[in-house]
Amino acid sequence: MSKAPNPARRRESSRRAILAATAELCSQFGYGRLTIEAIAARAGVSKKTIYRWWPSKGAVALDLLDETATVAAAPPDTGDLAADLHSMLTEIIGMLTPPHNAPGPGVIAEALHDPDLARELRERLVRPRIATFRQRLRRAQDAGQLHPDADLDVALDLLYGPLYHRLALHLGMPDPAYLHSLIAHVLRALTPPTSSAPH
Amino acid sequence: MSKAPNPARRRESSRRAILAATAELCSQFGYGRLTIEAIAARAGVSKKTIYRWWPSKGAVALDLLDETATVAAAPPDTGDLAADLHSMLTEIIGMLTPPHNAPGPGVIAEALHDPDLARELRERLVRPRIATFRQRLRRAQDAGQLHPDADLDVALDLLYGPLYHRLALHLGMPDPAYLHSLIAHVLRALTPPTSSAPH
Amino acid sequence: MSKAPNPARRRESSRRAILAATAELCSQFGYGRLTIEAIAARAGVSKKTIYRWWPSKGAVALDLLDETATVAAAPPDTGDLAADLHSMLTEIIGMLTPPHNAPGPGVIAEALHDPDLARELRERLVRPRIATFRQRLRRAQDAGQLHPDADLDVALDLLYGPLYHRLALHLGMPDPAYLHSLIAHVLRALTPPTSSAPH
Amino acid sequence: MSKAPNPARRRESSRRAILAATAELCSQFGYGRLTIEAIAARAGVSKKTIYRWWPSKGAVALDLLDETATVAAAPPDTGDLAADLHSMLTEIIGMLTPPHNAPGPGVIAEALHDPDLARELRERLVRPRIATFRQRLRRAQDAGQLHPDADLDVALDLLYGPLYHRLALHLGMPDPAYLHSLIAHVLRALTPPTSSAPH
DNA sequence: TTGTAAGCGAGACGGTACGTCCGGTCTTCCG
DNA sequence: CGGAAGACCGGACGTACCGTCTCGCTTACAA
Repeated sequence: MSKAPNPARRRESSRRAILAATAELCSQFGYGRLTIEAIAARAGVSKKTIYRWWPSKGAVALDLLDETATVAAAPPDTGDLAADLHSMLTEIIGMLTPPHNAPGPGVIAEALHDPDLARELRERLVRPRIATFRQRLRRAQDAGQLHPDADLDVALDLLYGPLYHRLALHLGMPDPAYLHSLIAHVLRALTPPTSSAPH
Repeated sequence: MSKAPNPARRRESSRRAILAATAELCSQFGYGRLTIEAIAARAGVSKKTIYRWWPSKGAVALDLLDETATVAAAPPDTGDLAADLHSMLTEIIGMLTPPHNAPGPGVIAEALHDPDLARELRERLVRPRIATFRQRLRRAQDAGQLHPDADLDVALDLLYGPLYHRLALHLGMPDPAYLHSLIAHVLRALTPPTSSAPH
Repeated sequence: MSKAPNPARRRESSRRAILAATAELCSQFGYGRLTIEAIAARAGVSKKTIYRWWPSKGAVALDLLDETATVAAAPPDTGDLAADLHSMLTEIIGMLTPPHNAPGPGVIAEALHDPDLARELRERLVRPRIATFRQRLRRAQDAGQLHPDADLDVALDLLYGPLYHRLALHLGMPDPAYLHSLIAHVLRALTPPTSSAPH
Repeated sequence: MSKAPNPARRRESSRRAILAATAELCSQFGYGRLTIEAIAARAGVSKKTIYRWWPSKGAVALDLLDETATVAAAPPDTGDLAADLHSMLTEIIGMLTPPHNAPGPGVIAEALHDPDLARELRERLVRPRIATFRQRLRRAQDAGQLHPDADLDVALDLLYGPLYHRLALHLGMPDPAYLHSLIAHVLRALTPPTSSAPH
């Protein structure tokens, strides 16, 4: 039987060193060349220590991503729905097209093989953002800006989907203009048809 | 200088054996456990022969995918735009959630790291299907079923994007009902607003 | 920079398993068919472990030879110089024409290409035996059995040389009679000329 | 059944190109790095052509050695036995310590594993020289310069042996002075003891 | 004089082993 | 007694040569 390590005894300095080493190696050589061995060496840490607290390098990178990410706290509500969506999408775009060699795409790639990692990714990174998203959309719906029957799950797929699509095919993330067009189209799909008769 | 091998001398039987072995191993153990070494052994082929004709296991899997895929020849045009989109999307969904352990997602994961593979993937698998797609949409546009200013690139992103989105996060491919809803929303975004009562 | 492994942490059981496997494979298939890969497999050891401690298969075989060899401790001194030389040469002959497929000739062949291995061979196997040899000859010289000006280096060449000569050309090691004649000739070359006045 | 190739149809230009390429590669990279593939490439020749006429790279090198070697025709007889032996030994020393990276030692090393090559080596390179050697010694014996019972086989071993001995252990070939001493010792072993005071 | 059968270049092929890299586990010893 | 250090087994990597095997093409002997 494998004894679970006692988190209370975990040495914080090692944890930080490992994440820092991961970040450095990742930005230096890319996620593809990232290695548990290299992380251990760079962090001055035993491989065992890494394996004790993380199941895979993807999990380490996910932790790194989590710490790095802007805390997506409250749903921004400037009153302008399109602008709010724009800013929320832009945060994700930032994670998927980082300065260079960021861990984001690597973690996604690994999650394709690794259901556990995929679950962690959903629970810890994606879910809170989705919640924020849905909250904002619902508020718009309540305000009559969206069709009352509009499917918010579909809205999510329509807005986030293109990012993954373009990521997977190396098509480049949408520039602001394109993103604007994207949002406009989606909003048109969700807008009550009667909105066209103003007077 | 690396000399390029002469394709004329390529032995077709080896090529087929390699693709067959790849298919078997992939469906048996999954793309993740796929190995050049195992392919060579199973195909009764020297590793060198694989490396001579493919740069990576992803490239082999891509070839396999390419051969396996239904030839997406002419744009289906039953007159019912939604139905046509539905059938085109279903083909892709089939490639991304195959019977079991199909190479599709694996190749996409690998393409995230490997720009060359991503390019091949785009050129050989994706492009022809996109062409078909766009052709069908344009015809609908010409027929006045879509808004004349509708951005067809956006339409592509909106329709394909959700598949990649759900794939990346292990959310499961859309079932037919959901897909129907998705298409309905997108079409609403593209439909001329005045289509109902112009005057 | 390659870090040198720490010998204190070396696992003795692996070392012994490797040497044992080498011996078995060598006697079974001959030094020529000996392979690092096969040694590792037979010893139940990772190839890395072999490469960590030995630079080449020749070095492994040399270690084996070293352990196997009779410890050539004190110079035998029965009073009969010819007999002592005979027994010392016989030990070497044993190493060069072992029961079957012994590593001796293989190591020598490899040493012809590999200066490092040749040095090890000289230092660890040959040197102590030469020392013993020279010691015995010097004692004979002191006792007036040899010419006081006799060159002991030449004596070494004359006595050992024929073994390598015959080994290189597959002429078979000298049988005892021939060896006897050889020694007699060499001793005649080293004997004081005045020994011919018996009365 | 493998049909023996017809030597009459052999293309001389290929044969020469192969030997030339072997010589160049050998002197450039050493016998150890010599490769059938490299020879074929450098000679502008198909590998098959090499395998058609030679069983191994050692055999090619042996041919090269044979062509290169000075024809050891008649036994030199200047009247001075020691000087004649000296010159004969010097020829061999030249083959074993060539300018640099000569094939000599490599062929000998390979012959240690390969009985066929060893036989060829003996028959074609060594035998004629031994014959010359023995002829010269016998003439000296007939002239009363050597003991009538002296064993000429032993003499051969004593004179050639040291060269192989020193070659095998990377001790460097004898310099002229040492060689002189060697010969003097051997001759002393072979000289009639009564040569000083016959009556 | 013209087949036609060999030698030939080119080089793809099935193999075997190489030496390296990294994943995960296990052991030793230090603080 | 937790953790650094790192040796260890396992297994895949991509490469280098081996010796065999078609391919077309010349080249010289025989019909």
